[in-house]
Amino acid sequence: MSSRPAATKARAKGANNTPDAPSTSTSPPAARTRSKRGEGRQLREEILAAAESIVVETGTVEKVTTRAVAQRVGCSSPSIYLHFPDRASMLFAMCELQFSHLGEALSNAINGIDDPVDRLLETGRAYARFALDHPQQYRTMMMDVIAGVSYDRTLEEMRADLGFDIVVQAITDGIASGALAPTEPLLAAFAIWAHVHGVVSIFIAKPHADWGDPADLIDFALRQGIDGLRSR
Amino acid sequence: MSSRPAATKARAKGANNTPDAPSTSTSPPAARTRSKRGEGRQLREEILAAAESIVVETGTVEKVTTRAVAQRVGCSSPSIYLHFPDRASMLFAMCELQFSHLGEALSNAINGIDDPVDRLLETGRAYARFALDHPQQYRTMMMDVIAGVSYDRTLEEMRADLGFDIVVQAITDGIASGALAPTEPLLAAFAIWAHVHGVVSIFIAKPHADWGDPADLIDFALRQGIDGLRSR
DNA sequence: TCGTTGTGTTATCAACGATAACTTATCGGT
DNA sequence: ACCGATAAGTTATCGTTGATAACACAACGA
Repeated sequence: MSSRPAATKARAKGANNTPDAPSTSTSPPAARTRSKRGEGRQLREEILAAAESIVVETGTVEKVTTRAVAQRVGCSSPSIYLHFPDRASMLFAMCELQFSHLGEALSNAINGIDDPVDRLLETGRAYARFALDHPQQYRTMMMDVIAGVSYDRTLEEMRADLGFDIVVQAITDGIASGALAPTEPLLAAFAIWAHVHGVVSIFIAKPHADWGDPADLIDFALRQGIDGLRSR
Repeated sequence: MSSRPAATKARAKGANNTPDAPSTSTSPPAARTRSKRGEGRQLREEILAAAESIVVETGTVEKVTTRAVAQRVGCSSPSIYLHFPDRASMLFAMCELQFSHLGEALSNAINGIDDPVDRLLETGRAYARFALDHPQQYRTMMMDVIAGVSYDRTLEEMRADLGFDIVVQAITDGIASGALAPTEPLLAAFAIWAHVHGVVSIFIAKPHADWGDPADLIDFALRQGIDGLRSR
């Protein structure tokens, strides 16, 4: 005899058949009141917030299941498909949000800094701070593969979202002022970005390798990178 | 009525109930002859080879399911558990193998190179070549999260496997010869490693961002990094 | 008043990781 | 030549997952 819910019709209105029910009974069902007409987008945002909180708490995107998100939000799991075509799209939407947060953090970081080299340094520090303060979000944005694809972006999108042009401009200014040796600014910007990304992604992906204080490593790497661009 | 296989006993010896059978009928069952006594480890290697080939072909570790591996090897999926406690351990064993391959590639790369700075450059190039020639393996080793954890390694293990000491030695030699400015060699080695890792991991994780020829980027980054360590 | 549409829900599926229980081949000892 | 032990597997089955089809209901406009 199958222990399954009896299938076809043996289910009247109020029966306590909760098919997707929280199996582990952790945390209450978190009831949600249905959105009014025209406010369906509300659920979308709640889903993204729940997804992010689950990645942060569990430390892995694998645990962000449609059921876990639905339970936290207080809706049924198929409701997620009203707003996202599949689980990957949901997570990629979360990544998009994170990219815009990172962009804001970077443009805030250089407010009022005139010296191009200082601007370079501060942008790099702010980038690293974001990554290390939001390691799971950063990992999802930059490293994870979801349903066979990573959250891919074109060069143009990167330049727009990542405040990449801030770095390019700082390098261009540095070359103009004579502090930096002439090079292709976009290339140099990529190299500096890759350097910071490399450091933080190692810290995030290999937490057991004890390299010391991340901030020191970041500063060392940034100074080394900038020195490598200097006029001599 | 459940459409499930009827459960308890309605199954005689030769019935064509193939529970784990290849659902999509892609590729034949790939029969395998049982190992002789004492040669059980053979299957372990076949499993690892199959796992690697699936990552490479599908481009994602998610597709390396126990069933897919078993089908390719020609055994049943529970047989995998004779050699690995779980799926993550299987994939981590694959990572371990890759780390040793990378280590070999690096020590081969510097054969007969005397100049420390050239050694630094060639090690970096060899590292990048390995990563870009085996992007899926590199991704699995360095970026992916499997069952909630990444393939984590201690600093000591890294130094041993990654040929990290090659880099440290090259920097120490460079400082001694006066080519490089005095710094902490381990710190500088980390920074250079992180730089190369940053470049290749961006290329692997964001393939749609067209940055141009990877080799050029790598060379630019390496030269910039090394210049940043030079005496001035 | 009623039907259309937005906002959901319940029931169900095939594929997945994992385990329990069973089978079969090889070996050393007699 | 036989046998019992054990290495090397297999079959059946479970609970969970992503996804879909079919249904439910409330709010708005004609």
